[in-house]
Amino acid sequence: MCQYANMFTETIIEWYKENKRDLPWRDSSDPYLIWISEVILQQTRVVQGYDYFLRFIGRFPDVSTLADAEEDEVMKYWQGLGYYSRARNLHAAAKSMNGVFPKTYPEVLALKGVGEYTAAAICSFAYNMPYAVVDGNVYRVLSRYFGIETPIDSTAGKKLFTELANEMLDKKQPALYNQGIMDFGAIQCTPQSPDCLFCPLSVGCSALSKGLVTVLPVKQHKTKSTNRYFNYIYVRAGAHTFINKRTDNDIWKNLFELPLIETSSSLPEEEFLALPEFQTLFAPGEQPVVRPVCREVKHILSHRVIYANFYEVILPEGTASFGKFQKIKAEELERYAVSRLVHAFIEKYIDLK
DNA sequence: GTCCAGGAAA
DNA sequence: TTTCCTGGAC
Repeated sequence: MCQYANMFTETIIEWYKENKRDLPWRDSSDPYLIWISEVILQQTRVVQGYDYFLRFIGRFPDVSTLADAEEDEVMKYWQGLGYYSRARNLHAAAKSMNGVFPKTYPEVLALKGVGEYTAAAICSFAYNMPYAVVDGNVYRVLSRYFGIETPIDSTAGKKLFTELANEMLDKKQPALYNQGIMDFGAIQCTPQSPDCLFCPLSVGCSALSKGLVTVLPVKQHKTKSTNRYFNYIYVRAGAHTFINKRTDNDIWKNLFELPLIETSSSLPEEEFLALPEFQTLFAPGEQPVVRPVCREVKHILSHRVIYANFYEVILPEGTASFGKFQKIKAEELERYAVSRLVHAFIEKYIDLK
């Protein structure tokens, strides 16, 4: 009698034993470490998240350490990873645990920032519970092997693929199977140019026999993006500069930035300098020296295109201008978590000494 | 330059 | 359904 539910499941597990990636969060059954790694890997590739994981757990090795930290420091450790709500939710969830990581699926699912995928990953990897993971890799592998053309971002698709994933799951060794199918998707059944020639599942693969490999998985949405126009002001007032913390429900929430004026279109320098929003930043009678540093820097997010202009403003030490912003020593700018856009500007154009 | 991969929440 | 980001492939 066959040891596994079916050939698909058996092949995935055998393939995994030969080809598994050696990663620092693998072979650990510490739910905290698995949680951190899974949240970092949400919407993030292993190569990009690897170093972040090591630094993060080096500083926050357990639930209590993370819960006791300041959110600004957590954000700083997340700087550059993107989707910053993940860091805010991670911190909030740690605070909610009272030092103990939850031990049941419903409790894990209830954590902020933990959805069905992450809950299944934590419970199967840490506790060996029989919950099938359904991530982008799983959608791809299943849709191709079984030739399913239902869009993966439809309600029907989510239900169908979740059911199929749980059917294929090896209930006796869910951790092995779950990690197997995700690595299989990441290494063998890749989005572009998958290695069908040497694929152990090529014989039964529906997409391969029907020529649908490049078509599957099917997605129905295409995200439309809108333009935004940001004008950043780097102030130099002696040894000091000014920053702002983004607290609104908008992109880069709870990150810091240089003083910013958003406009509805890209303004030429003269028009920008004449804006009341710009003029009122200055104390009466102040005569600032303004210099455009770089213009029309294009920064692309999934659903936004930001065109950024950067201006340098020289003011005397102790100026009364920019009173509504946080005044810091320019050399301490690197202590604050900022977006890639702002960080790239600081790196390239600013001498912090 | 364009396209695309990768989950959660509201 | 839309809103959150970044980086790598081409």
